[in-house]
Amino acid sequence: MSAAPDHRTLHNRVLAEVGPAIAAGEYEPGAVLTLDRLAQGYGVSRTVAREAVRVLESMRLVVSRPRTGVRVRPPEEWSVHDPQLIRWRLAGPGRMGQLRSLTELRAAVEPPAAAFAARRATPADREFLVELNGRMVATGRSGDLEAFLRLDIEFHRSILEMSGNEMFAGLTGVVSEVLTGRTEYDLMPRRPRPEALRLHTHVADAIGGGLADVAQAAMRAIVDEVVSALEDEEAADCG
Amino acid sequence: MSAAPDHRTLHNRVLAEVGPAIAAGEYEPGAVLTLDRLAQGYGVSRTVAREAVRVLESMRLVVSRPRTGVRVRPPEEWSVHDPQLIRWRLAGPGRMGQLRSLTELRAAVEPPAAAFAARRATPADREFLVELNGRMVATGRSGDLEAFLRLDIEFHRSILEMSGNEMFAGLTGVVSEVLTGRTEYDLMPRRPRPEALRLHTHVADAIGGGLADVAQAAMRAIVDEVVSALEDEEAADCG
DNA sequence: GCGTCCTAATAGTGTTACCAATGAATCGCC
DNA sequence: GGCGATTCATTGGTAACACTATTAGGACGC
Repeated sequence: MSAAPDHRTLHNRVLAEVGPAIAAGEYEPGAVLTLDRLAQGYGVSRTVAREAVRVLESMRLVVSRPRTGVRVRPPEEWSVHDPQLIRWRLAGPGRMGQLRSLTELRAAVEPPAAAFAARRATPADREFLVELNGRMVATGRSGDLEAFLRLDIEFHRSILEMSGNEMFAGLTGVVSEVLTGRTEYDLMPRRPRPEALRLHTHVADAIGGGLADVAQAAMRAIVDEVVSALEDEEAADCG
Repeated sequence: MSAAPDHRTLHNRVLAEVGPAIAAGEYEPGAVLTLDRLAQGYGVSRTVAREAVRVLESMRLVVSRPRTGVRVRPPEEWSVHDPQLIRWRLAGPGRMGQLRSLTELRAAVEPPAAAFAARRATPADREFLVELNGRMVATGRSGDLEAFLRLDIEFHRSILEMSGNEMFAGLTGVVSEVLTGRTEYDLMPRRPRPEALRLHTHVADAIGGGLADVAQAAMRAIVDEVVSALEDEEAADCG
């Protein structure tokens, strides 16, 4: 995973308890957490509780006002793109819904990212990607799913970074969470589908050759397959 | 604009100074800001300086370690999707680059969002969107650019929210900043182009009628036009 | 009744002082 | 010259205090 918070500090430990609780919806919007309750509840000083609240506030999970206390905001107002909040929500219930949202975001961003990468990547980047794809194909055939996951994450992360767009590059954590979550949920076949491997090769070759449209189309085929697989899964769960 | 920070509190006022400075690159990666310097520099107590640092830390702008001080991280590690950081960067130099990144992100997300909206919006939502488009066309013809901007923002925001995907909906602030920044930069024609108005009408009608593919294609035409206009502008600046 | 003003209780906000823990840099030994 | 012990600057954490904003409720007048 990426960007784990530093649990050496007390306020981060408090955050690691309160954050997931709020993200899981254990507090109704409008519920109040006073500083004193937080401090006493977690056995920490007021100062530490305040630092934790400052962070929650910057994520727009709560508002802190005199006399009123620390109020939980409705989920629509949360900073849903915050990596820490994403991790908290993935750890709780509603994980499946979060995974769906993230997958749809990924499906929207990765095809254009591949197109930009085909236009902007350096020669060394292109070479690296083609070589990485070679390793993926080999590992995919060998059936080592864990190693394949690592390579798959690196493949998609590389493309996002080569896109030359920092907003795309900033989604590497999201993609890595989605891919990891997908294997944890057993949404992956026991062995990568040959069709998927072929599409990855198309993407790598197209970026290597600077063919933006081809790269975009191949990447779109990859993510569309992922989205529809997720929809089938949800339909199966409900039916 | 959206989500303005609360300047009533002292730590937010400190943040409003330090944050933009870091975001503008006034501190090299690795530069150290000690708490005492911050506290004395802004005439606040250590506690307040610490609260500000906690927020900067949660945005991954800095790391705070004992003995070392508060170190500025390299820009690649920043949480570039944080709305507050986006605002800080838009306020400084490199604003044009930030606007380009955001526009490309917008171009990636809005077409799929329109498709989802066509599939998921409620009847009331669809009706509202068509009516909103009618007002846009009328205002566009009248030539009131400011009113048109407000409606344009509401149009795109509505679609993102109707997409039923919270990650898309969370980008409303980005879109509003981009649209506002575009008019501030005089990248907008003095009067909305008829072609653009027609495309907006196509999007509204397609979502109204549940035609996901049509909505997506029309939205893609809108954002592609925006991206290429931005590229022309950059080429003109450089040439 | 109903609205307005005043008052008091109740939070968060901000300050100060102090000690503990950390870890980078330096010193000194071999 | 290499390497371990020491030093000490800096953050981490606690406690106690005064200040201030906000709300609730009551008193008052209409």
